[in-house]
Amino acid sequence: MKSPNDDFFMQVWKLASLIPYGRVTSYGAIANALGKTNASRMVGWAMSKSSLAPFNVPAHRVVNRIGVLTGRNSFEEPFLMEKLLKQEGVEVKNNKVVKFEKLFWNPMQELDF
DNA sequence: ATGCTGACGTCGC
DNA sequence: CGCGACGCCAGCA
Repeated sequence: MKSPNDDFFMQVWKLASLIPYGRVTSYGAIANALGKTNASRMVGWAMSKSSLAPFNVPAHRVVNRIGVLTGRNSFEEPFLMEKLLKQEGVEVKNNKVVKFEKLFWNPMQELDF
């Protein structure tokens, strides 16, 4: 039987919630951290359900590998994602995170890889 | 029960 | 170099 705490979503949510302030990560990175290198789609999909998470999930800090706010369309307000990022000091240009490389946060780091 | 879709990523042509 | 197709897992029609 599948425990809610053992769900694939939960793992994504937990990892996503570990993203520090003013920092961003990619779906692929999370998927990789979970052992599903090519399952990046599942990560984003889990993000869509992040609202169902028992805790706050900064889904706005999760972007694709290029740093583009692909999921902004799924937000209640498309501009909310960009807004929140800018609010955290993250430069967003044309729906893309500026210097995404520098702001990129590696989940593996928290996993003590 | 089967098939399509989905907040992506990588490889191939 | 640019575009296309496949793979991943799970939910939903």
